[in-house]
Amino acid sequence: MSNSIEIPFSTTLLVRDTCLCLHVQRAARALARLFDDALRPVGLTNGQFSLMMSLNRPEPPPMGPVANLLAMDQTTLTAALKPLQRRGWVNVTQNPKDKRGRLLSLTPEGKAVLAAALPIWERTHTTLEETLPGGSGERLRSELQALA
Amino acid sequence: MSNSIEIPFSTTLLVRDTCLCLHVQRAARALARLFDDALRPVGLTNGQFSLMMSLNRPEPPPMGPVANLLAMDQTTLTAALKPLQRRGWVNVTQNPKDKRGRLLSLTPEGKAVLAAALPIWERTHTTLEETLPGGSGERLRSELQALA
DNA sequence: ACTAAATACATTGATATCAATAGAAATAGG
DNA sequence: CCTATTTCTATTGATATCAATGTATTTAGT
Repeated sequence: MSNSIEIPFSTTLLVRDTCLCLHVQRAARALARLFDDALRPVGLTNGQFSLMMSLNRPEPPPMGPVANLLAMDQTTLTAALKPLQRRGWVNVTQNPKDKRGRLLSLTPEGKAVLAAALPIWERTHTTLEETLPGGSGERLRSELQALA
Repeated sequence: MSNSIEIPFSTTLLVRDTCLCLHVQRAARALARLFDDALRPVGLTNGQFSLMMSLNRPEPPPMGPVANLLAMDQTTLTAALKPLQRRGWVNVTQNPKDKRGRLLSLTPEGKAVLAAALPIWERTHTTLEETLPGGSGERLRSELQALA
């Protein structure tokens, strides 16, 4: 009578070494820490930087397209906006053309923070790409795009 | 008098299209949803699956090496273990050889859950790799490894 | 052996993430 | 025009993530 369901250790090693989801989550955590550390002096996390940068448009976008761009749940976006609104960096206003919707825009203070963050992003990203084998940055981007 | 600090829209597009951190976060969210959906019938998230799989070893590992393997903060691991302990799937015991440390192990129930999850992972992962252009899975893994 | 430094975890507080659900407004079908 | 459906967003609850900090234990230096 086989009384316990054992997965062989070799299977564990196989999953650990091949799981794309795990590999991506690991890289996501590592890169988040890298950019969070770099952006800390201006008070932004990597996610807040990406979100605010995506709001720097000629016309204030509604929430749906922004959530899609960032590949995040709409409820996550609602939550992510809260601290940025509280600090006065982002405005959330009702869309006059569709009263269900909101329009997202940067305040002047938000634009200033983003402008301060931009050179940090540039330095950090350049350094990061230099650590990658030649040309693999572009390939990596296209493969990641295919996953999202 | 230039009274507002404006980042050109073209810069926004550049950052959006080139930022490796953003690309990885997007892919991480998308893959997390994919595996979370697939694993939901057995009550695991992608992160819980990876964590429990990493505990399926001949000898119960301490927390530090597991956190490193998953490239996560040690405090994150502490928190992630909580729901798994509560469900009786993981045991956290004191390391008799170093009383500061803990040893992590799967319970028989935990092993059973993991065994039920394994075929789901296999199906999901196979399908995922099939959507990628030939051979790019392996290259992607090695590039992600370089990032983490 | 004693003390200082380093190591291994836990706790707290803030933000991030998503599922489930609910509300309000717009749209479609009649 | 009226109703059913769809769309857009907010709220709640659970887990995930990390910085800052604290505690206990071990190790290193003397």
